[in-house]
Amino acid sequence: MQMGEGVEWALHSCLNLAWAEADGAVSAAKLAAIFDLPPAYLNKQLQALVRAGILTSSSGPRGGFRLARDLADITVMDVVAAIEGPQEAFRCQEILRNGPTGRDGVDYREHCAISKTMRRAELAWRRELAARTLAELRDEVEAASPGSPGAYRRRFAELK
Amino acid sequence: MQMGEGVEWALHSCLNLAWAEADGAVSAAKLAAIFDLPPAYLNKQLQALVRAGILTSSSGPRGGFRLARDLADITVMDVVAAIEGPQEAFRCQEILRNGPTGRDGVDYREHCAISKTMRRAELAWRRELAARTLAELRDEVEAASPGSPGAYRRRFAELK
DNA sequence: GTCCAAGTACTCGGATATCGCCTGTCCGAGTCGTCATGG
DNA sequence: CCATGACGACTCGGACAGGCGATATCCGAGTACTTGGAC
Repeated sequence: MQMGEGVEWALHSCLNLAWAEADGAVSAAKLAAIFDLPPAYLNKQLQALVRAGILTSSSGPRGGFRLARDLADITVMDVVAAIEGPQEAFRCQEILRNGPTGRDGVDYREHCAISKTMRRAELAWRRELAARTLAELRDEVEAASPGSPGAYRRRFAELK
Repeated sequence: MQMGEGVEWALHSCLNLAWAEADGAVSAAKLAAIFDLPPAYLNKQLQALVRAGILTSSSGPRGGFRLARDLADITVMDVVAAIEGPQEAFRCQEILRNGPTGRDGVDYREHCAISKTMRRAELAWRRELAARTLAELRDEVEAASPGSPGAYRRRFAELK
């Protein structure tokens, strides 16, 4: 069970977009160059964020990606769901239905003790991620390393 | 990010083994027949449980699998780790190292705010699963449907 | 009747294919800036 | 000097390959039971 690496890229890119906000849209190529990522593939991930309403995109020169809303209104869970999809990690196949106690018309996702346990754990995971906004992440980074925003903006300017 | 279906099979099989405990070892073929699962593939998953010390196995006629310890000493997390492996779902690639603020000698798994957030969430997930023993699951099932143990044992006898 | 030994059926365990998803790349449609040209 | 139109460069977006892990299967090694025969 492994999470796609696009999640990490997307989260970092969102913070970068916030720091570069005043300078207008940022292309996928520049965002990729910052961390030495494959540009076309990062583009693909950012497209998912656009579909999820987290970013907006514009084509042509001076085009690129831009935050669709304030960082305070974006949770880590939003980004994870945008990249990984909304489905749960544990998918109950309801194999109990085939067992000796199986009955039709019973929703084993709700009644199977195993399924309930897995769902509860996953809910705890989702709750942690949903409780954390990107604004909090940004503030945490800036508190630990106040020079970060400037450093990233300078690097973006170099890539101009 | 999807969990292998072997996890569900393994958990149900452990409960079945507990109910059939007095009747001796149970072969992978019988355990698979209960839920209409591919026998050879279920066997592969059970092998992982053996390697993890959750089950013991014996070959030959009257052979099969058996619980290595009491259900109260097996957590759901144990089974998940045995099937899925011990590595975390989120793997920090430390892409910050390539950025303008990157430094050698820094462990970004510990210092990156994003990595810390993901790890915290995953820890909450693991904690939920580790807090739940298979004995609790068994008791929950038996409370909701007291006929289950007998039904499974009868089915196992039929498959003799 | 009892003991023994060979044969047989059954089981796990690992080696071997197949499939789908994650990863990665490429090209086309659209857009904006630029520059030459004419008034 | 200014307006205008065509050109060109740049960007996203989706269509198109490659690789790796999950899924599924098969066969060999080992074991315990069975069965036949000898004593």
